[in-house]
This record gives sequence, C-alpha cells and structure tokens, in this order.
Amino acid sequence: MASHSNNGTESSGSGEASESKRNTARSTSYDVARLAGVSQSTVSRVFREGASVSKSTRKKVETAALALNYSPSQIARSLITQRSNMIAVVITDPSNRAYPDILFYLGQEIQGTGNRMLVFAVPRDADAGSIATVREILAYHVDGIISSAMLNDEFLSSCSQAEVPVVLFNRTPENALASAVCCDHASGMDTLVRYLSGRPMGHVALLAGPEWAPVSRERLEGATSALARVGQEFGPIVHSDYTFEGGRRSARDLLSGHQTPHTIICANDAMALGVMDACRFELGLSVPNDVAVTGFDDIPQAAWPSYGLTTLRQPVRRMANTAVRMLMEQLGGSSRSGERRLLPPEIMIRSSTHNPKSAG
Amino acid sequence: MASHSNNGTESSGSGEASESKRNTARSTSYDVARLAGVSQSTVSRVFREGASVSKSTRKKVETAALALNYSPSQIARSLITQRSNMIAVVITDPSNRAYPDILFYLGQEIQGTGNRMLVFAVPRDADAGSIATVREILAYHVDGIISSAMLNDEFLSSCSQAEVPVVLFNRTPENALASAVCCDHASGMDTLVRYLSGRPMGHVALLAGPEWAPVSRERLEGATSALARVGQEFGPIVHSDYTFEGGRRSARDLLSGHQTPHTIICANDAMALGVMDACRFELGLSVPNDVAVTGFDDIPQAAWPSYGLTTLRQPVRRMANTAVRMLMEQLGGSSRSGERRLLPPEIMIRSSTHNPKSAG
DNA sequence: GCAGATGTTGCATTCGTAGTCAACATTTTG
DNA sequence: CAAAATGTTGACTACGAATGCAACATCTGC
Repeated sequence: MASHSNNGTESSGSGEASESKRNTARSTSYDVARLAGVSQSTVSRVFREGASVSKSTRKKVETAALALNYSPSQIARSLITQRSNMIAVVITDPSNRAYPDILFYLGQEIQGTGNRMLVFAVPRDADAGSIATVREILAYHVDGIISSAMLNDEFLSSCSQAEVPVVLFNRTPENALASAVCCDHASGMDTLVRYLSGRPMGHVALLAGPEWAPVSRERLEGATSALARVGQEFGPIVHSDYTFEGGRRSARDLLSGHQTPHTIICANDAMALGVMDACRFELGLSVPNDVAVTGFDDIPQAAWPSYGLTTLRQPVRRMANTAVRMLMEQLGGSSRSGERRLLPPEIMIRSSTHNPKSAG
Repeated sequence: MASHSNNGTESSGSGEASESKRNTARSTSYDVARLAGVSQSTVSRVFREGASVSKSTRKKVETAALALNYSPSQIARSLITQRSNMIAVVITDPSNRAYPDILFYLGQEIQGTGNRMLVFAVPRDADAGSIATVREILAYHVDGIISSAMLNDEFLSSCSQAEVPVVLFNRTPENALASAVCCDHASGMDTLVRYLSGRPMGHVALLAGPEWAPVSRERLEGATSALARVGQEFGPIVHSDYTFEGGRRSARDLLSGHQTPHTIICANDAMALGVMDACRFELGLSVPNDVAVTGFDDIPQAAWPSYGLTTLRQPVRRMANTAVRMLMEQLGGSSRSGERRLLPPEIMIRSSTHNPKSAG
C-alpha cells in the first residue's frame, strides 16, 4: 500500500536541477504546489479552515500532499499568525510528588483543546520568577502559561506586556496580573475540623509540611482557624518534610512526651500514613481508638484497607480542567486576567477517625 | 521598508500615542537594533554563540535589549536553523499510573539538555501510530521523539524520512527505524525467581496484567521462562487489571480453591499489595509464612512497614536519562538509529518473601 | 449575449531571525 | 609607511506559510 515513492506524472524530470540543493528532508507547500500544478497560496488555503477553494483543486492538492507526506509547518505558521498553539507549563521542585499528576492532567486537558503542552522545569521555586525564565518562555511564543510555581511581579508584567495570559496553579497571586485556580485548603480544613468536632477531640496536634511551602502554610492556617472557630484548643505544631519517614519521626516525638495528643491533623497523606505506622508498629497505639489521624491529598493507598485514612481529596483533575479552561477563555477574549477560582477538596471519611455514625 | 514597532527611541513613558499601530506586543531584533544604533545582523550576532562582535557594540546591544525586554524568537530562529530545541514526548492511556512519573522524569532530563518537552497525548495506544499523529508531531519541527506508545512502521519511516530520530520507551521496535530503552523485565524476573528458588517455592501462581499490555506480557514471559530454567513447575496464570482491587479479587479466587499457591508472583506492585491485604484481612493467611508475594515497580508504599513487599524496581529515572541521552547522541551524529538499551531492574528484598539469609 | 455579482486563483509581501558576502576599520608585518 | 592579515559591521536574502489585492473564471439575471 505504501506506493508513495515516485508517483506518476514524471514531474521529477521537469527541469528539476534543484535536486542537488535538497538539504531539507521535509516537503514544503511549494513542493506540493508544484506537484499539484497550483500556486503555493492555494496549497496554503487548502490547509486552512474556511478558505475558499474549489472542489477539484482541493482534491488535486490533497492528493499531492499525501504523496509527499506534507503537513504545514507549525513553526512557519506561528511566525505569521502570531499563534503557536503551545501552552507553557512551569513546574519546580522534583521532590514534590504532586507534580507528576499535575503535569499529566494538565497535559491531557491541554491536548483536549487542540493545543500542546510545552514544559519548563525550573530547579527551585525561587528561580521560577527570574527574568531569564520568562524570556525563555516568551521566546517560544507560547499562547499562554500555566504555572505551579510562584511568579514574581516582574515576570507577570512581562507576560502582561507580551499579552500572554497566565494562570497560577495552587498559588495565589498578589495582584491582577494573573488568574489562579487553587484548591481551597482552608475550606477543606474547615470541613474536616467540623467533622472531627462531632466528638471530643482530646489534645490536638498539627503536623505541617516544610515552613517555606506555600501549600503547607495554607493548610496549616486553615486548620488553626477552623479549630479556633469551633472553640477547640490545639497543642503543638510540628513541621516536617511531607514524607512518610518524616511522619514516622514526628509521631515518635509527639507521642513520647507526657502530654500525648489524641488527634493528629497532618498536612499531607504521606506523613499521615507514617504517623499511623509509627503508632501501630512502634508505639503500640491503636488508630483511631487511641489516636485519630487525618491526611490531605487522598493518595491511592490512603484508601487501602490497612490504612483507611480519613483525608481531603485535592481535585487535581478538575483543577487542571479549570486552569486550562480559564486560559482558553482569556485567549478567546471572553474573560479577563485576575480571576480566582477556588475548588473545595472533598472529605473522605474512613476508619482512621471516629465515624460519628458508627459512634452513636 | 516596513517600520517595525517603535518601542524605544523616545522614552515610552507617556508616548502611548503609537498604540494604534502597535500590533505586536513583543519587541524584535529590529527594535533593539534601532535603539542601539546598529544593524539587525549585529543584534542577531550578539545573541548567538561564538559570533564576532566588538566589546563596545555588544554592550550597547545588551543594554538596548534589556531596556526593551527583548529575547530572540525561538520560532523565527527555528525556521531558519531547522532546529527547534523541542523534543516530542508521546504518551497514551491516562489510566496507566506509570505515565505521570515517566512524563515527569523525561521532562526533567530534557530540560537538562537545554531542550524543551512538547507533550502529545494520544487517547489509546492504537491511535499513536496513526499518520495523522506523526504529521502533527512533525509539523512542530521537533528535533526528536520519545514515545512510550508503540509506533507502527509507517510512523517510523515518516520520521526517518524527515530525519527525526525516535527513541521508544519501554516498547521494543521490530526494525531499526527507532532506538529503544526498556526495562529488562525478563532479566528482572530471572533475578527474582533465582532468589525465590533458594527455598522450596511450593505451588507457584502468576498474576499478570491485562493481556493486551506489552509490558505485562514481557514480565509474564520473563517469569515463566525463569521458572522453567530453575526447573520449577508453576500453577495457574491469572490475568487481572493492574489495580489494587483487581489484586484482591484475584487473590480471593486463587486462594479459595483446594490447591492453593504458596508463592504468588505479580506483574506489578498495586496488585501484589492487594493480594497481601486479601491474604491478611480476608483469608486469614500470613505473608510470607503461608504465602510469599512479589511485585514489580517498587512504588513507595511497597517499602512501608505494613507491607514490606519484595519487588523489582523499574529504574524510571535512569531510563529517562538514557532515553534522552540516546536521542542527543543521534542528534549529534555520534550514534545511529536502531540501538537497544536494556536496563535491569533492581531487586528489593523485603519481608513479603522468605529471606534466605534469615532462614539459615 | 451582456453587465454585474460571486467564486477561485496567483502574485507579492510579511512574520523575525540567521547567515553569506562584501565593505570597511583596525592591527600586524616587512 | 605600504601591504597584508585580521576583525567588525551592514545590506540582503532565505526559511515556510498566510493573506491583501488584483486578475481571472464562472454564474446570475435580464
């Protein structure tokens, strides 16, 4: 079936002395035009939406294009149309286990809009805002930017000047130069605390992530204000590193003192599961009878029977969908920059906490 | 001569009168040239490696560029240099939990080479090889392709014709049109079986993934030939769906018969952990005393104390590094297409199997 | 059969940068 | 100081597709 080597018309002999200068392996609209016996403009029109081409001409061109395995160069097209159909996605911090999922879902959603995802990985969050990075991104003429790293004002105003809309992912901008879609960590913590407060909570300890992590900070603040709101006092606040091991270590510290907590609210699941293992296998404590534990994220293993962790599910998929949609709306002009969208996490009640229903 | 956008020359502070003809938001090399009082060629040279520019001229240009927030357009540059500095990465099957990690590490590695990752997500593996997809990818003038989806010959020969090297990721091509880097599932299974055979294995059952999944097939075949090689008979082969739940169901089926296995070799960790939970919490069996269980992948929770799953670690990070390096070598001309690189997985011996050392 | 309306097509130009070549400036050498 | 070698710069064109405009073809109504 692959007979597309030298199709008829013997056109190769028609004074093609240019054979020697064939340094490009790709065929161009001129090649197609010559083979189809039309002008380059016509070829261009065949490959554009809503251009005026007669049926017979279109057929000739399509046949020629197929024979030459031609498709219009997005690069050349971008240059003239000022649209690249590429969306930049900025990520940082290779150690953050949330990024693979975020990247993946953003890729899916961007693909769904007919655009492509161009990935920029910056070593650390702090570097993300640098002027070198924004230059590099804008150099690719991307149509928009979705960033899960914080971007500073200089970065954002460069984008604004270049008329490239920016949507921040789980980061809250301080001005209207960017839109944002975030998980509503505070309302999530409020839901969780409200549920927990259906029974006596005893001493409450908080296990936060790294102090510099914005997301951890939001979760921590959400938890403390929620606790204050229901009039619940709370004990020590410990910072750890978001890992399973860190959770274990912190649990040992927390529970070896003389005033041990009865409830531990953790800033992510990995730490919460570490806490649970430390309780059960090292400290001989029962979860939830001696200690209630909660997490955040709802990673797959939180649902496994051996844990059954009560946690909050960050709606990554919907957040990705929303981020991409917001960007598209701005590109289409039907929406302006500066919009904020907060998506509430869903509470997943499992066996690591007292279930009010079963407690009645 | 067309007059390019005049961003500089007179202080743009209040001179927004030229707003009307300001159709391009980005400044170009002409703008910089005018502001610096040099030619466009000179500006271009300043931004290229190893070009001959005098010190004073370079300074003038750099100052002007900074003032106009200029950086060379990658798009225009790609058009003329025939190099885009973009690597296409093809992924499929959103349900495969391995993809986020692969995508992430590939992104990191590609970034490390000074290139960018352009992501193409195709709905199903079968569509990946379609001619429409390859057209789309080549339209972006990508310098190379890394695909974790199988690509057919038509796809590969299109790439070959366009002189775009292809590296397959965990897929074995049938010809020399593409290179490949794969996890050596067979040798991994061999290592695992050799380790297991240090003691009597009893009845051995195999829990495979979906029948259509190439990776599952390789793991299964690797296990059966390794078992045959050590003279170990093996019992039923069950196909499941790679999930925790599927593992649980399969364990119930396998272990409720009258001839129950003493060793279950699973094609991935999720299923293996499901098997372990079913054994312990539903069937009242001890792991490893009644049943030994092994997995594949070494997902984080395999190492957690409550499981301690013996498994094989797919070296995703090194595979990503290798894939990118192979691509770069082909781009640099120091290597040709058709190369195969097999990276052996690392065996992680934990408590879900009898450890020969502790058994002595 | 003809004027006017509509539909198709080609020419020439444009997008922003790289790179060739020739002109000019500067330094080195005899 | 002249001649040659070297260094620096600018004019111009190529890359590949999109598009305004004009030319041409076809169709409509009378």
